[in-house]
Amino acid sequence: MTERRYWLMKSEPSDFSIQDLKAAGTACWDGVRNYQARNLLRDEIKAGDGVLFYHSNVKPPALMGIAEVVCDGYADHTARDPGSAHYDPKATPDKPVWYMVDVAFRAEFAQPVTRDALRGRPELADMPVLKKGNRLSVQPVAAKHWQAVLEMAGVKDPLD
DNA sequence: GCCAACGTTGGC
DNA sequence: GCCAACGTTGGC
Repeated sequence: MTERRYWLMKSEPSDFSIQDLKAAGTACWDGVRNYQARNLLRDEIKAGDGVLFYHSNVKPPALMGIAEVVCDGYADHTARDPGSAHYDPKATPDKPVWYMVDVAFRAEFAQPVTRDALRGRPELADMPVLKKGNRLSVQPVAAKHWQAVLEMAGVKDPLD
């Protein structure tokens, strides 16, 4: 068995929030239209991996909880839906171009772990999300960072 | 709402 | 293949 890996996924809560995921139980992480993030979804992110759910474009931006990836990457069908905001005519049945995974709700932090709080921890200084100008909506999280964030949130790892 | 950062597009 | 113009992200 390969080792579990960890990821951070951003969402604007007005679009899809941790509460939405909690209510849904499981959801498609669709609509990612960036090639670097696409490559992660298609090639790297696997069922069983852990996800830190991040709310972006709100005050304060913060980690809100934990999800688990429940399937490997597959074609993002919204790319082939002309009615979708994420429609992309480049996508065909043979060449989907864009990929997504399904994620399942695992925990909501009692208190969000804000970006500022993350910044206050020297051991988290090299988390990509804290770097200026970082726009990647799906990013890797080191195991030690995962553990540190869960400690800050005061939760036991729901994936253990 | 502003704007810095950065990805994408398209003319050449 | 270069790079200017343009669009988007996302913190502030």
